[in-house]
Amino acid sequence: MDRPTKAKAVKRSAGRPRAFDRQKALGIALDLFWRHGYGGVSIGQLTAAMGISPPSLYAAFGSKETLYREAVALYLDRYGGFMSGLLDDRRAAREAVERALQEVARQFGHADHAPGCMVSCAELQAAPDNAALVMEMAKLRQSAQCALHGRLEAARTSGEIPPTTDTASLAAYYAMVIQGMAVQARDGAKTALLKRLAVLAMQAWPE
Amino acid sequence: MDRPTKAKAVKRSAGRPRAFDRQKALGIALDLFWRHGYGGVSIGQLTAAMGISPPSLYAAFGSKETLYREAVALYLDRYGGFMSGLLDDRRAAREAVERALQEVARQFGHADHAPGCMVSCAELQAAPDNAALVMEMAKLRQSAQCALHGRLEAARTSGEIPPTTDTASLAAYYAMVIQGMAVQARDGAKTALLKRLAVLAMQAWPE
DNA sequence: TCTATTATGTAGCGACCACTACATTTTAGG
DNA sequence: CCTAAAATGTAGTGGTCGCTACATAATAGA
Repeated sequence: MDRPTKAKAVKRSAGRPRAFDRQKALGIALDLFWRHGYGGVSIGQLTAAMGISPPSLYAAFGSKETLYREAVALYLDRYGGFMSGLLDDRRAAREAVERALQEVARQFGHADHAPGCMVSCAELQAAPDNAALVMEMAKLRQSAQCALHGRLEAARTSGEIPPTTDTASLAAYYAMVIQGMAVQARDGAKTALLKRLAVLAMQAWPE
Repeated sequence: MDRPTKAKAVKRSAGRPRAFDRQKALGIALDLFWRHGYGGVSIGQLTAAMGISPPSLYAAFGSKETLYREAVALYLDRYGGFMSGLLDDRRAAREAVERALQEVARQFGHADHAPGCMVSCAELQAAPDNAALVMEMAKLRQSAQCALHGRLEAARTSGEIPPTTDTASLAAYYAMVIQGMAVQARDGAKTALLKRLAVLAMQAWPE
């Protein structure tokens, strides 16, 4: 990590240079994994879509599993912005959640990429061999919900929402909403409908 | 279908009798498909769990795909009862939905079977080869949502809910809630929490 | 130019996939 | 008993899976 292995395109280490765009290939993997899941995409489909051969893929990404993890990281980086909006403490909690759900609706229904949420629908059902990945993705969802819980708890102690509010259930509720919206989007729901769902979901807000 | 091939256990057609309990084997397939999805379960795992050999499985169920379809049908028969409760027109719509969501919470968190909902999480991400099954499961979810829409529309015309209510969005909302609850249950949410989510979800009810 | 390093293309590894050919066994009906 | 019918166990089928051995090609630094 600290060695200048491939930090910049300018500074290149010895050896034959890569003949393909690693980031673009990763983006292709992201799209395939998003649509079809880990087990639903084969190395053959990946290499075909990337226009490279298996050895090139393995030299660049290590294994199918590490490629998947890297694709998830790219997803969070590219499309996971609504989570930071959800937690934004420069806004009132209610406004932050309301805006985040609207952003989720926009995001999940966007036509430029796969519908829904890669993480919400990730490995909900998977082969027993992929138990490690299954657990990782579940933990990813759990940690997001946990962060929201923290934000809501802060809102409770600051008096933004009633002191009797069950913030754990409320966090689970909005996690559920986002996960449900992801399924709806996967099944073809457009942004307009998703936004209406977001509005309805906000009626559960305390007070 | 109309020939008495295997209608009753009493009336048995010629040939060597089956050496295993077909319904029990189907129940095992249901459990495996529920937990791991269609692509996540292999014929080898199925035959091992059933205690039979591949030819017996194929003689009894035809193919992996038809076995999956039959397992889904069994799921709907055994565990899909909350849908009829959701549509029950002998009750007020609000009460029907409220009770159905409580039943969903009980069902999804029950320890005697896989957590969550087999249909809600079915084939959300799957291999391109299984596109037919993917579409079938999506249609199954869609038809359930459509039935709920019909029930809500009836409630609107009967004056049970305001005439300005957007029943399509409301149906999508409760479908989203159930699908989100399925993900929450899959990730370990217990019935107690799921019931609190159901209560929160009811706050979106019109008027 | 020489060496070290890295990526590439070709070809194929063993393991598993869904599925089946085939002979045998067990039943029902005659 | 016989024949027809259906299920069984054994032992595979061709195909695809994730992954790799190996020789070659292309670069950096000396």
